[in-house]
Amino acid sequence: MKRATQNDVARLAGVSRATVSYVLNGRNDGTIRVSDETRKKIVEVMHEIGYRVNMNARGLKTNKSQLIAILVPDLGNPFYPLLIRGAQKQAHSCGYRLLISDSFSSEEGEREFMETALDRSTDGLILDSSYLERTDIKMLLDAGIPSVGIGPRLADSGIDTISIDQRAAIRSLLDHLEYRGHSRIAHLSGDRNNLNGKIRYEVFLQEMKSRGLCVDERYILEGTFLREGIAAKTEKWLASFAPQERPTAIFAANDLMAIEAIKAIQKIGLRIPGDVAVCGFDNIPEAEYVEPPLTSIGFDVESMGKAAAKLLIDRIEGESYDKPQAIGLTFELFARKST
Amino acid sequence: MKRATQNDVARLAGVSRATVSYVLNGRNDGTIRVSDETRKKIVEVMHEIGYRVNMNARGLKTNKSQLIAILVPDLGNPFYPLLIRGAQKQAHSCGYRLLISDSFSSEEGEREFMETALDRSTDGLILDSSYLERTDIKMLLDAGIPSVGIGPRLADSGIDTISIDQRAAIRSLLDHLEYRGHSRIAHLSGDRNNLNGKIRYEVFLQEMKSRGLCVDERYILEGTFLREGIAAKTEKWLASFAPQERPTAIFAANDLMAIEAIKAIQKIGLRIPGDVAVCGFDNIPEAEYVEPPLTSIGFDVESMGKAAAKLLIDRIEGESYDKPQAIGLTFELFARKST
DNA sequence: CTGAAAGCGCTAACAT
DNA sequence: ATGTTAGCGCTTTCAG
Repeated sequence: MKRATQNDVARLAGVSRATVSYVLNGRNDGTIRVSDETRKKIVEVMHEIGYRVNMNARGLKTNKSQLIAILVPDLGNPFYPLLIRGAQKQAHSCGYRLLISDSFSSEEGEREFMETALDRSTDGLILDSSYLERTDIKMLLDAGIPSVGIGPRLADSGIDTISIDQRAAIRSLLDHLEYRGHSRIAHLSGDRNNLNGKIRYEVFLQEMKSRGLCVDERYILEGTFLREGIAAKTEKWLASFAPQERPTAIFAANDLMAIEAIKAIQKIGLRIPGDVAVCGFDNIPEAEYVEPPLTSIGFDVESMGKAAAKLLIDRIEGESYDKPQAIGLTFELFARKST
Repeated sequence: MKRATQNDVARLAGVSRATVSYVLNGRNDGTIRVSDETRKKIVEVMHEIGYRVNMNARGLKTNKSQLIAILVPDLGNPFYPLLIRGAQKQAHSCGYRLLISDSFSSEEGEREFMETALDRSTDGLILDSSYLERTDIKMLLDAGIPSVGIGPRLADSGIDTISIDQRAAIRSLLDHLEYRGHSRIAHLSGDRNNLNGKIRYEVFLQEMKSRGLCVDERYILEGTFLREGIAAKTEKWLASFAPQERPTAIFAANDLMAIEAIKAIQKIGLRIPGDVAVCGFDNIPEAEYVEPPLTSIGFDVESMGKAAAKLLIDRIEGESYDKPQAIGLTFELFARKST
């Protein structure tokens, strides 16, 4: 059985197709233009025959899709599902749906995403990208597709961004460690080709220096933000230190790696936080459950997703294009047993 | 600047629109019908002017969308992002995109999802639903939208389902315990109003009986699948046994509860696995981190997502509609120190 | 091997 | 307050 169309509704209600469309969308001039009686009749028929609008047809006509596409680098990182959740709450309440893409941190994945976004007449994009350039953003803007960037990478390229103040966050983490008496603090970095990895690494160095704490080159262990291989790498790395020169604290660039580090430390028989304290970044749910619970920097990821979607929808539906904003989110230090 | 259309391509290449469409889609009768020279010229022009197909227009014409919608109950549960990842890998490689919806385990969320799926001419659905009924499924099937259910709930309602073979899994867990010399085996059940809770409970009873092992009523402790309150409950329960009648092993219906049980057992001074062995179900990441590491049943969630998408796409693109399958996924027993 | 043309369901300008 | 109608970009039948 074929789906009911506006034509069917019109015929059964004894009106024209235009009138049906008007009760669905109103009119651009704000007037109502449909009598209560007619409207009632039409709505009735719609329910009766189970009419549903065909978004393809509407999209073809209006060149809109009520679709927001989201690009994330790694769905396996609990951060992103939460971001998506928040975005979904906002989007759904405004009549938008979410097209989600995990790029697996690959440039190919990001390019594919861009093509999809264009093919599907996506109304707007939420991007956590590592590879897209200003020119890509410009192309989007030219095509009339507004975007919101997650993180600072694409600030000043013409779109809104929403990030957390990483310097302030890392500063508070180091305050916490220093207060606990640590001075030999190591950094398990993220992928330093990635902007966040780079920022966290560089801010760590700067902040250590400004505290007059030594940052031996050996105190830097380079990771990738991913779980894989971190435990083994950390184990080997720790074994390379004599006890008295071993770092007494490790600041991992994210919780995933911090948790792997914890495993490694325990495996070689050291105590946390007695021998080595560990802290992470992101405050993923798992941070609370590991043994010992992990100290981390967190912020309300769902709110971030919501805010991103809100910002985006305002752009999509807004008349004028105001100056792009770079919004900073406040963070929170979750001090737990691992330090 | 407006987007290029097939018309533009045709004009610039000096051919008709039909020919452009043919090089894009071939012809239904399988013939080629476009000379190599013409084809080359057309492809060239497409690149030159950056032509991209308009999915709305194509969808309107074909009543397809190359869109797969996925319904999950809780993106905060690490299981689902992995499932989605797997599904995405498969879907993208076949030219489909993913429309994702978190229902927050609410009926309203599931209903909203169904409407979206219809409005958007979704080609197929992957459903992890708690509320949808056979009538809903029937409606989808009537509308020509194939679906794949995650878990056994919608088996025999006309769609394919993909689940893990819980009976085989529990059997292997019991084999493992019996082999270790256990005969007084207790069950910390999940919520038995929940389908999984019920299945695990009933299969446990049946399998114990078929082994000739006694299942004293006192060996069943009812939980809810959630962490909350399990530790205290377990502690109290264990204290009610004289040492010689105490179960020597506990099979918890999920890892979350197993981990709480471990805490309780250790708290009252019993040894794991010496005095009481513990095993769980799900193999969540945390299972690896607790002390002692938890024996559990796990399976490859990404593969499950991949398999679901593959099954679905086969249905979407398949000619005939074969009998629905209920696929069981193979599991893996992760034997760790807790047993 | 290629072209002409109908029409998918909808919106919105214009006419009544 | 309601109706008429063009046309969005595409696929596909039919006719060269």
